[in-house]
Amino acid sequence: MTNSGKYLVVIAGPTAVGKTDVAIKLAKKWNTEILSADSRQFYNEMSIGTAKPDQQQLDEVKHHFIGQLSIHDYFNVSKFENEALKLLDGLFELHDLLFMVGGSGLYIDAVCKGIDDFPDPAPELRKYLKGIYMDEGIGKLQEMLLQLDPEYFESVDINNPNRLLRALEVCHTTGKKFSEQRLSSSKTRDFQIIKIGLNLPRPELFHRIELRVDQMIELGLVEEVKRLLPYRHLNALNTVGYKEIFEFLDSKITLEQAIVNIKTNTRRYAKRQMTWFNRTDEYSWFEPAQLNEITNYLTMICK
RNA sequence: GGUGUCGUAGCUCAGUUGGUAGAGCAACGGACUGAAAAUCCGUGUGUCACUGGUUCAAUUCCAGUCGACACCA
Repeated sequence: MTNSGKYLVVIAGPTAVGKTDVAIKLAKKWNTEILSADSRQFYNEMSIGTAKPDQQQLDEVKHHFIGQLSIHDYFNVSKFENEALKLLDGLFELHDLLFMVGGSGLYIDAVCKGIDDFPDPAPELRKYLKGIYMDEGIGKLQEMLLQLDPEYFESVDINNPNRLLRALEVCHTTGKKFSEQRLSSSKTRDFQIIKIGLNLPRPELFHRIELRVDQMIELGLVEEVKRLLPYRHLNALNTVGYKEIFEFLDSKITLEQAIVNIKTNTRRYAKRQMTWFNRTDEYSWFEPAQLNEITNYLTMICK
């Protein structure tokens, strides 16, 4: 079976730019479905703070990977790659064109280009390494990595605990050097990929971010976060919009300050997203209002 | 109205015994292969309120003006 005449249209862009609306309009036009590539909208318990499509929008177009996980589930890019590919394979039997919409650059790339295959780390190992980091600091991790994988030690961002922990985890799990297994080779897919980027002039984007954060508060973000307070240690909740409200609930800051912090951190997140998307020239960029231009562009390419 | 204190980066402030200035936060730029809305790295962006004076040299000393605050009337 081949999907050579099939198209996956990626719609990426910074948070709050308006991806959801554009994707729904396009998906209706093509009478097709949407895959979300948003590492936080996966979680069922997180809705307001992740600006998930609302029920009405979900009724308009069939969405996948929205709220299908619990914050208690363990999930990662690799699982996303596998599940998304499996899903795409099935959906391409029904549709010639599918949309994948989201702001998580790494997750989008995993579906489009694949990532190297590593065994899942044992949870105890991850806990053990984290413990070493907590007790003995980053210097110890650096020391360990230098021993196990000097090549990666040379190239890695040496002050980044997540990178060091990950490399050590792979070395221990596989008994081989991380650098030897990290091929960064690009897999090819049997479907065509079209990448569309949505962006706005920065002042406009920032304005939209402010409005959206205020709206989240009105919709009851504080209540949503309050319910999740017992699970604050979970990775899914280490997220803009949630961690700031946790601080407010701790009485460390006022609600006003928490709101200001969410806005600031969301702006910075948007900036990091753009840095990611800008490293390739594979995206064709549009403003969200250019629906006709996008439609024409897609029609032209998909002939 | 009088007296005093203050006016330095977008914000909060430090500092220069006279040689045009630096922290935190914000901002800006970047990295990124199983935590990615995560994590990490880099960059100081300035009429030192304004106008004069003294001086080789003033953001610093002096005078005046404006503004803020406090106290006294």
